[in-house]
Amino acid sequence: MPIDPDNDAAPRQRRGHGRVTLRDVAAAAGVTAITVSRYLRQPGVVAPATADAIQAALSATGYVPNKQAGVLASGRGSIVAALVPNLAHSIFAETLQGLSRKLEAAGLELLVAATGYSLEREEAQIRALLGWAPRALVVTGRHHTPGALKLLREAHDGGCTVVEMWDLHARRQNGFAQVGFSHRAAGRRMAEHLLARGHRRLAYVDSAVEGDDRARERGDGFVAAAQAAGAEVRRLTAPAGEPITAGRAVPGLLRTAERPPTACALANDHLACGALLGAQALGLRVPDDLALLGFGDFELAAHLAPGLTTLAPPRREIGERAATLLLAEPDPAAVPERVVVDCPLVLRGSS
Amino acid sequence: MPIDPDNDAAPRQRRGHGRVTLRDVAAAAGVTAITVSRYLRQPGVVAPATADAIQAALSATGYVPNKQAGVLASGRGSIVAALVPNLAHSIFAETLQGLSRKLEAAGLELLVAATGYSLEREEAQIRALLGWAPRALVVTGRHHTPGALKLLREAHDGGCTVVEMWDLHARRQNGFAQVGFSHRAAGRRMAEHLLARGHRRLAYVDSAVEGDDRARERGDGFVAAAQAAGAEVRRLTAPAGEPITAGRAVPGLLRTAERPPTACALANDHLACGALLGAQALGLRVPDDLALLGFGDFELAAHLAPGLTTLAPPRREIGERAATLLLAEPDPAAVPERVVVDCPLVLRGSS
DNA sequence: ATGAAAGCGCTAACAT
DNA sequence: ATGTTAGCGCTTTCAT
Repeated sequence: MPIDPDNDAAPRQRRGHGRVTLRDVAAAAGVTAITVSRYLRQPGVVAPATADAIQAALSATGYVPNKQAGVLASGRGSIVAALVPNLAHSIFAETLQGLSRKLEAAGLELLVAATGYSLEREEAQIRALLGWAPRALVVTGRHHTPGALKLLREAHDGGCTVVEMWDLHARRQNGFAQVGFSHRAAGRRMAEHLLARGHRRLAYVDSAVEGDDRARERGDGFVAAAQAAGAEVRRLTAPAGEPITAGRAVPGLLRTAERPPTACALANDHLACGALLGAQALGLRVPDDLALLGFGDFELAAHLAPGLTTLAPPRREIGERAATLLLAEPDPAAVPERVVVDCPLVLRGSS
Repeated sequence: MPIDPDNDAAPRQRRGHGRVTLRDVAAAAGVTAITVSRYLRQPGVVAPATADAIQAALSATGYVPNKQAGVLASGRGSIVAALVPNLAHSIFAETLQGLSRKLEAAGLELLVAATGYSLEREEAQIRALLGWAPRALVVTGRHHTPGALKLLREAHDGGCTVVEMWDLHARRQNGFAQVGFSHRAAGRRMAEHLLARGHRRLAYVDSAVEGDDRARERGDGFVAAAQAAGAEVRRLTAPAGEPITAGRAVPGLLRTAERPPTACALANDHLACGALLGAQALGLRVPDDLALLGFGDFELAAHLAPGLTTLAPPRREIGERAATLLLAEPDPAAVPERVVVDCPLVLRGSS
């Protein structure tokens, strides 16, 4: 414990924040800062004796590297930023969990923000997040404001991998890496399943949440496929509010029609589970009087009686694949990858 | 568009990353960097004409501030780091959503990581996250490794607000701000409810997930209260695996006992919902043959028949309060606050 | 195997 | 109201 010889003069204009720096460690180890810096990154390059001294100094001081300084000096950051509509939705929460796990293994950190399904907020958040010079930026969906698109392009050109997840462009329109599936096709598949079961009067129920482009596109695909098959198809929006409760009200809404649909697909499993419960409360038999089809394969879906037939997007996998993508793509000139994940139909009793 | 006079000499040792800097903006606006810097932080302090010129230069260049540089120079960061066991668990996902929303409003960004209920991983993550010199660090629970505790203390002393959420110390043992409730007391309340209903043979079912200290403490409180009342009480662990499925198996396990319990509390609502379904599959009447009590008030709980009686922790509120706490506490000398949130019993049909 | 000098992009402290 | 200077903590070059 050498006494600090520097504590005499009147305290002038110090700016430091009191934390232990590389120089403190270096002084304690009897070397200069750069040697400690090297040891930290490639322990092999310093002499064994030096390594020991540095190691000792490191634990004696409790040094925590300042990453801002590191990024600023090296230009290589370890932050990945991810934007999802909502952190609480099980779909995105699981995707983030998958992403997070893979990033942690690679020594990267995850900065998150929720857009609330607003493209304007998304743009503002992209702008804010890019300030951290992230190694990669993962966004949800393929629709963005022109301003956001511009920011993403510049980021991409600047070496920041951009990944769009949960959705796909038919033709890599934006020029970013993608991992997801076609929601139009998913909607078509939903309709085709019900048509194959012999239904000719169908309905698609949107959620009251605005801005969910993917759910909307599933509806578009559903309606298109139903019409192409010459079936009757209606589209309605669930009541606002807590989604299972909203779903409960759906069968009642459906019955008011003159020729009520015999099968109904819903924007998500919460709504669909609600609809199942609501139908039963009305004395309707599912699937005989009303077949029901959900989206998401939430845990609940398998445990109702009858079980809910639904589409099962690989929530976790999307996050993991996004991680793999951004981990593997250091070459900005390479053509961004397009990973198509499967979204299988899980057949249960409700259809 | 003045032509760059600096493009002749052989490219020597440039380090920049090509992005637009404050100096580029300043040059375009005919001022120096500091003036632009000032304008960005307090638009009012520059002359109106200058402001216009800067504004024009800003949008012409598409400037995105480099936050690393800003933090390094100012010592004031805008990152908040949060550690939860799992990003996908609805409990924590909602807390993060609440936190995120409030932080966004305050212009702060959220760095997250999942500990997987491992205190060792938590320590490693705290170390990594502290490197970003976060303004605040939000951790889950009050139990930490000695190393983690040391890091948290140092961070706290260095001006980083530390918030422990979801749990409380009886006596601010760690010295950090807290927002949560006593899980022992919650467990006691669960037992007392069942005792008040006349049950004398109780059971508490832990989840198979290891490291959930809070669930364990609820169990401790439950057992203690039951024993204090002179009731019979058993404690068992649910099977591993997907929680609703695991819960389904619980009533069967309970029945193997010589004098089976008449009431059972479970570590979480997923397990409890499973138990409810499992009991019904066995022909048991709920609550007459077996009363069931959950924890969490997951959406599903209200929609089973009978509804699941459960404890409803204010998931979202905990995140919001944590945000309020860390937003309000710039004074490191102040005594950290201790926010006790309510965790009400929601009475439904299962008990 | 180690060090010296310079600089990443920004802002705090002094000017003026 | 604007500019100059120095420096945040680290890593890059370029020596030795």
